[in-house]
Amino acid sequence: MSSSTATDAALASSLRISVMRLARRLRAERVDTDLSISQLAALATLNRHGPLTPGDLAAHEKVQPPSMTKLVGCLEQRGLVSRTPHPTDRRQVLLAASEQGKALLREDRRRREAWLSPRLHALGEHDRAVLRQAAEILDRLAAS
Amino acid sequence: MSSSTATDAALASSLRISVMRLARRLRAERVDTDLSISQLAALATLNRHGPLTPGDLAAHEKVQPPSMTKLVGCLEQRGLVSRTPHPTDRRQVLLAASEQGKALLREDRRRREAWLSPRLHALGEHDRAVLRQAAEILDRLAAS
DNA sequence: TATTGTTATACTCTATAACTATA
DNA sequence: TATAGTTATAGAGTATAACAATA
Repeated sequence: MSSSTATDAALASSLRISVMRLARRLRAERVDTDLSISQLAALATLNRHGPLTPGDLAAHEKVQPPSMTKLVGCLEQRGLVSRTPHPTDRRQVLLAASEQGKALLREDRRRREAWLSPRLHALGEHDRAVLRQAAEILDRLAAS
Repeated sequence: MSSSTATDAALASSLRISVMRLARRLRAERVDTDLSISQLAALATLNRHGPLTPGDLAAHEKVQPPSMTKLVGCLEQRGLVSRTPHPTDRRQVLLAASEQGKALLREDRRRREAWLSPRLHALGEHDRAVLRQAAEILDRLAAS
């Protein structure tokens, strides 16, 4: 028997609050890399999923195409993203993270996780194990 | 022996990404209550922590005092927050969630969790148990 | 005619700086 | 003189609507 709907609601409540709270804290802790969260997220998506059209990237990042145009413009201007013509459709373009973009991503991750890592290290091993599993589950939730 | 720093870093990476991703998703899924995330968060804080001065509320919500002034102005205009003079210092004021504010908070939570609850219900009991523990741990992290 | 991407424009949220009232 | 709160103003970030190029 699975848990009751009431229990799901209670979990939904506490989980939502905790996730939003930690997200805000992480956002606040990000160091000065003069890239926004969204720019870094888009760059990371390009790094992970390979070349994408602006439209696909916008869909993946859940923003509107004009927002992605502006966002990608900043990334391109900094040499973090490359732009190549689509092989068969001249309306489209393919965006990809440049080597510089990938390097920045690594460095930025390292710096942004400087807040989180020591706090995880201070937890007990049991709590860390829970979070390792939770990270994967949260990802599935976000993707669903 | 606790885990290595390298393992903490890997967990920090995946956890940060998952949390930020789910937070964005939850934000995107919120229904039309014409209150912003920050307004709801401030209202929830007043509801939870009782009467607070604008300054204390701003500190708690990690925003600057002028931002809180504007934010609270909206809440007050809608009758969601009450404002009473500070008993001993006439410069200060005390903010509190009104009954209407508390009711809206309940209703808003219910509606915003309508996205999350069924997805939690679709998970296995093991995953839910992990998330119950994780929610508490994430809260501790955010508060640290 | 439909689709991809961009430009033009406006709105929301938050910040810093300057100001008012009180301590 | 310092502090609490507000007002004035500006800067990100994202959205919708209108447009250009291509399918």
